[in-house]
Amino acid sequence: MGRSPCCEKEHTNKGAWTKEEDQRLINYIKLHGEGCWRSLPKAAGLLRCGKSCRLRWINYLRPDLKRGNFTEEEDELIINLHSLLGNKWSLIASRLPGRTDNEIKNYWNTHIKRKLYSRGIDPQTHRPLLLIPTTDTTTSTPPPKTSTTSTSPPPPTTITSTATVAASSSSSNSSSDDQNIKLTMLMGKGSNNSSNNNMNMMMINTSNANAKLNNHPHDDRVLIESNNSTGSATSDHSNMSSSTLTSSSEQLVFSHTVQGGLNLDLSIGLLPFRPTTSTTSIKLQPEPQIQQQKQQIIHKQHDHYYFTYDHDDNNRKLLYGRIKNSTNIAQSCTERPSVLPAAAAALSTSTSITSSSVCLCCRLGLQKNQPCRCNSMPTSTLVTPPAAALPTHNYIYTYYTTTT
DNA sequence: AAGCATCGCAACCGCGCGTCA
DNA sequence: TTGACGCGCGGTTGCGATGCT
Repeated sequence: MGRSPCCEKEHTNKGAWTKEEDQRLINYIKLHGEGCWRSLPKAAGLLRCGKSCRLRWINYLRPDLKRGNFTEEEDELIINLHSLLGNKWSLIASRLPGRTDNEIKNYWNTHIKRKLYSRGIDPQTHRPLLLIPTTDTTTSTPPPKTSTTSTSPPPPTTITSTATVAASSSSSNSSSDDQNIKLTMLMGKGSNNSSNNNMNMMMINTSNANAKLNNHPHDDRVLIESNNSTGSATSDHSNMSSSTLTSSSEQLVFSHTVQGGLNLDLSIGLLPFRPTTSTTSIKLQPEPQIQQQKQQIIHKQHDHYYFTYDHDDNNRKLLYGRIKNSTNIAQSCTERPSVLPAAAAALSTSTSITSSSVCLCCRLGLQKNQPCRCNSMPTSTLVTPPAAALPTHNYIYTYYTTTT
C-alpha cells in the first residue's frame, strides 16, 4: 500500500522560504518546541509541508547553528569521520557542533571531494586513486602516495588535540538499551605526509554479542565487538586542546592530530583501566578517571583484554578494554612503540595471564590465523621487538591479551 | 555588456526504520 | 502480526551567484 503524502501538495508553497515564513516557524517552535512536524504547518499558519518545515528549521533556522566557512580542522575531521562512517552525514554532523548533515554533505560534495581528488585519494574508499603494487610490506621507508599495501609509518605529527565526544543518539534506536553500547572499532594508521592520504582512527565496538572480528562494510578494516558495555578509557591529554560535543550514554574518547594528518581515536564502553605496579599480582580495580597514563595494562581473570597504543612522537597513549569470550589471535608485531615491551613484559610475567596477544596495526585488523599486513605472523607469545624496530611515527597499535 | 558555463547551497523527494494501534 | 503513520536520512534537483569568454 502506498504511503499517504505528508501534506497536501496543492496547498503548499515550495521553493525558497520568505523571511515571514521563517519568522512564523521560529516563533512557533519557540513557543511549542520541535516535533509534530506534520501538524506544525497548519498550527503555525504556514503553507508548507511538515518535512519542509523540519528541514528549514534543522538546516537553517536552528539557533545553535554555526555559520561560516569550515575550518581546516573541521575539514580533516570530516574526512576522517567519512572514512570511518561513510556517507552517514547525520553521524558525522553529530560530531561537529553547529554543523548540519545537509551542510556537511554539501560541503563534502563541493569541496572535500575535490580536495581528496587533488591529493590522489578516492573520496569514497579513502584510498589512493592509483594503485602501485608493493612487495615489501615491512619496509620502514614511507611509501609513495599511491601505495595502499605498505605498512610504512607516516611521519610524526606535531599538533595533537583531543575532544571528548558522544556518539549520536538522534535516532530512535539508541533508546532501546542505553546499557547496550554498540560501537565500532576500526584501525588506521597516520598519514604519510601532509597530504593525509591515510587515516589514523579507531572506534571500539561493544555490544552484547560475543566479541568477534568482522570486516567493516565500508572498508576492509576490522570491526571488533565486545559484550562489555561498561568501562572507561584513558588517553594522554597533555598539550591537547579539548572540546565537548553533544552527550549521550555513549561516550567516546576522541583525539586527532590536526597537522600533517589527523589522528582520530574513538574508544567507547571500555573496561576500567588499571595501571599495574606488580607483574605477579593483578586485581581488578575501580574505574580510574580519564587522565594521563602510559604503559598501562588491564588484567582480570577469565576475560580477554586488549590495550591499544596510539603512538606518535609527541603523544603516547594507551586505550584499553575487555572482550569477553573472544577468540583472540596471537600475534607479534615487528613495529611496536617503545612503551609496549614493558607492558608486554608485565603481561607475560603475570601469573593470571596467558601469553596470547594480537596486533592490529597496519590499518587492518586481523581475522583468526590471518597474518598482519606488516607480515607479522601469529605467535603464542608477546615478542619484544628490537629497539631498531621501534617506530617513530604516528601509529595505532592494538594488542589483545587473554587471561585464563 | 551579454551570454554561457560552472559552482555552491538550500530545498525537495523517495525510501527506510521505528512506533503504535 | 500487520499496516498506517511519523520521522529522519541520503541522494538529487533547482536556482541564484559567480566567473569566463
